[in-house]
Amino acid sequence: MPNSQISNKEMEALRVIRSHLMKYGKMPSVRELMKELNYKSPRSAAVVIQKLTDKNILEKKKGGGIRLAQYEASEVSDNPQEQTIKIPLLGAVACGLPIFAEENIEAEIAVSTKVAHHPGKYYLLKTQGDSMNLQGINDGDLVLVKYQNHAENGDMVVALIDNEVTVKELKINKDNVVLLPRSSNKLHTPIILSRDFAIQGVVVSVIPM
Amino acid sequence: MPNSQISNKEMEALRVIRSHLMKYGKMPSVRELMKELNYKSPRSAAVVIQKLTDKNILEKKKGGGIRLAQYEASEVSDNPQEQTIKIPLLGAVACGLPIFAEENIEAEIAVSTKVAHHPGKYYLLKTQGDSMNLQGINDGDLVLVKYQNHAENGDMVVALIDNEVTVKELKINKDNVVLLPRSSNKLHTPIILSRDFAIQGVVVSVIPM
DNA sequence: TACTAAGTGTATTTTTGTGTATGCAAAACT
DNA sequence: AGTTTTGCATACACAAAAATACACTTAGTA
Repeated sequence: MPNSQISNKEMEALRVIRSHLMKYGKMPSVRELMKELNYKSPRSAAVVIQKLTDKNILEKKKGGGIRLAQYEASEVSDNPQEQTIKIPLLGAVACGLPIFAEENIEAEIAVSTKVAHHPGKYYLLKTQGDSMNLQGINDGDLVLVKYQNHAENGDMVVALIDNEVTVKELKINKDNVVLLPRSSNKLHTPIILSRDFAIQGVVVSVIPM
Repeated sequence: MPNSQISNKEMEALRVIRSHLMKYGKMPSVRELMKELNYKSPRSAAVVIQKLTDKNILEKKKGGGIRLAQYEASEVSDNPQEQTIKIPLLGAVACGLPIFAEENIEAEIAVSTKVAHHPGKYYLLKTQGDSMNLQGINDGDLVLVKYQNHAENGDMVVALIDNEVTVKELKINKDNVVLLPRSSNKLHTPIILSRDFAIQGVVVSVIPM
């Protein structure tokens, strides 16, 4: 149980894995990791993964569906004064499920408490598409979302529409609510909703990828 | 500690090692160092490395996996596919000019993206004086600076004061901000500034010359 | 069924650090 | 002078680690 030191190669692998996680929202396969580390045999990547699991930095997925390893956010803190908390990175947010259900959590990522303040539930989402590129959110970026069911006029909110997660700007009118895209792509149109609908959170911060 | 003198050869080796580190983001192997120093036997390079480790300038890799010599903490990286990125070396940073104005750029130096990661503008500065020698920055050293206008307590920042560029440690108080020298030379005194003043960047890495 | 993609086992090759012996020139002795 | 010592650089070799090639098993899918 003495968590031995991690070598350079393992560090590098960890970074690649994390980068892959953020890009695609899931663990790389052994062969994907092989390519991203410029290895020529899958065994090489498997060995690194094995060592990392031996050191309890990665852990194997439970039997059910996939048999991938899952990243555990044990991050080395850069500044001693900087404190971090672990924020879950949610994959595809399933419709009916409670949003923090374990099946949704792809990874846990350390975020500074200066960004994610203590009282409040937060999660990270990987965005898709260009519907908010005028607000600095581009395809693949991560957004840090504070989980709450209410929001105010002008907030960037996460909403669940037709089983899909969308990030839009909230505009509250007298009789209805509109979700506005902020995009240079004119194909995106506002979405008009009834007065009460499920807001899944408010975007607090954008992490460009 | 009997930190004895470093010879010319060792200095040259150190320079090559640092250059390699900047270019590729990792320590050269013994045989790589051999080639870069025009040696014809790996043993020659190994001896130099050995001497440098004896003098606590390099340090060996901790047990377990590899037995490479490792240079001081090299920093984070994200994308493995990108190798180097050109960082401008700024001469005298003129006051009014935009900091990246072409007139300022003396040269462009390739730096590994593992040191200067992608999101973010960087520049290199040649330092003068001894006002930060307790932090390992000596006269003539290069500092790699990330360009940003905000900084946190304790950061080593680049600031423009009275038309001069200074590198100091930032201390944020309630009503003011102090730039602290970290020098054995008592002639350097703190500089007290108003709450908001122009920060030109934060020192990310020091390249001794 | 056949096919594909996944993780993993085994054997082999390449890389890497380092030990030992040798040569060689300059310096330091007798 | 001649001799020895010292400091490097070289060549070669070796063990361990890392990476590779190849093949096999398993699970999911059409």
